Amino acid sequence: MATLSNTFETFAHSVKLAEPASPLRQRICELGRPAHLTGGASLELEDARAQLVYLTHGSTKLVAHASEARDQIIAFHFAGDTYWIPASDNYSYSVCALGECELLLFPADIFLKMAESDPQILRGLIGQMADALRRCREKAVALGRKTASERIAVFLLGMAERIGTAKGTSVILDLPMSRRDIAESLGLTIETVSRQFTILRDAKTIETSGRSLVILHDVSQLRAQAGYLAGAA
Amino acid sequence: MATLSNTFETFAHSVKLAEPASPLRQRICELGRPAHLTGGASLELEDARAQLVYLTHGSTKLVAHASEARDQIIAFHFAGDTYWIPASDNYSYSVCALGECELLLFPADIFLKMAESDPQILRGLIGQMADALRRCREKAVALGRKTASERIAVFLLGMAERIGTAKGTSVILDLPMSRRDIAESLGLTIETVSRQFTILRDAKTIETSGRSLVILHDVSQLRAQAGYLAGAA
DNA sequence: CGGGTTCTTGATCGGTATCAACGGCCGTGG
DNA sequence: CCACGGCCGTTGATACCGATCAAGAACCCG
Repeated sequence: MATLSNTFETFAHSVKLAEPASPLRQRICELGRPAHLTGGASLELEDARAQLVYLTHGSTKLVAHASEARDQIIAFHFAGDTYWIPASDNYSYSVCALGECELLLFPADIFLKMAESDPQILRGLIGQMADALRRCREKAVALGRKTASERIAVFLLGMAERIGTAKGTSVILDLPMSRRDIAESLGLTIETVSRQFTILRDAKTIETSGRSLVILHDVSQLRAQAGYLAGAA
Repeated sequence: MATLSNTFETFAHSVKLAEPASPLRQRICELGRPAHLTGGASLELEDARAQLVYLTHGSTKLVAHASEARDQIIAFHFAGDTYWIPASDNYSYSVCALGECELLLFPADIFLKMAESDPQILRGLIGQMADALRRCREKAVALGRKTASERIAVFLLGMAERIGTAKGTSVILDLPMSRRDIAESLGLTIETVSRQFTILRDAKTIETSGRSLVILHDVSQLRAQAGYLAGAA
């Protein structure tokens, strides 16, 4: 388990904070509120302002609550990620742990104010936001223009890239999220997700074991099915 | 029409560039490639790197090209907006003018390198990216979880906020984009968009005149129909 | 006043949601 | 260790929304 000092340590490294003794680092570390979440627990946000999260350990989902019981998962995040929880606007947002989690929470406005004197930190933040924006735009394409089978392929490839481990020509995935989470992330129902998994299983493209283990046997088939541009990396 | 020096002037103001004579400003202005687009023309991007766009005049759409003829409009932009064109990843992106346009184009990496010494510019960029991210997340909710009628309401309210002019209790909209653009932005077909407009017309919620003029007569009805959180602003 | 494009309307089809029931994994308590 | 029970996942039947196909009407340009 990550110790508290460890948490600040990896965070400081991630945002390229200056040498350990700097007063800026001191102040920023004092600003961060550490939190521990057990699986399924939601982060309680005391105020409506945008928050900056550094995830030390575990994985989380960022959920937008639309009307009624219609939630949309905006993104999954994994250990080492830094990301924004937007202030609630037309929807309210929350962060929910997919397992045991350790994270650091910063009020975005104060953090930015402090970081103003350090271009390295600002540059790092811009890079992370550009990344989040790129992912969100890709998600928009998937949600707006893709069929269920394409979305599943996109999802599996995305997860493979982030938490997959290669084993020969296959990729092993230990998914921390449930079928319901996958469905809420892809704008589908759990039944449709389940059916698509069955189709992929029957085609020997993937293999599953238990609820969380997925082995991708045919990544190139998945790429073809994802509807990506032909020449894409 | 905006003159060229005007273009740089408003841009410098927008990114909070230091006093006119500063060498940084000089260098950044030299980096910017001005472009003029006529209606329907697409921006030709000479390289695959991410680009920063400052839109002086007119309005544009940012399009992601998925496989086949399935395009998804990621966002509309209007005069004064600064935004990123992502480097092509799994999709290729392009900017297309919805009418006469004036804009400035910067290679994102070089711009950031230059701006590193000016925290004000970096802060401004972070703000703009946070805004783009918020909009993109809202779009993801709409595309993932909303019906056609909800999406249309979301679209009209969003446009009202950005380019609408109040007239009594109504809002007048002069839409620069076609029905096809609206459809491609909302993940629908032009037929569905047209039908939804007809329904809103019949309900006297909106009134249309010609192809581009829309008058919102009942904004609160639209808000209800958009499926936003009850208490939202 | 044409002519082409864009928009609208109608009829039908299909993919995914919905409703319903079953099966299997996994934590809990005996 | 095994038995139980609940949740999660799978499978099937049906319904419905929006896509598709097709045609006509309106708008805007020359």
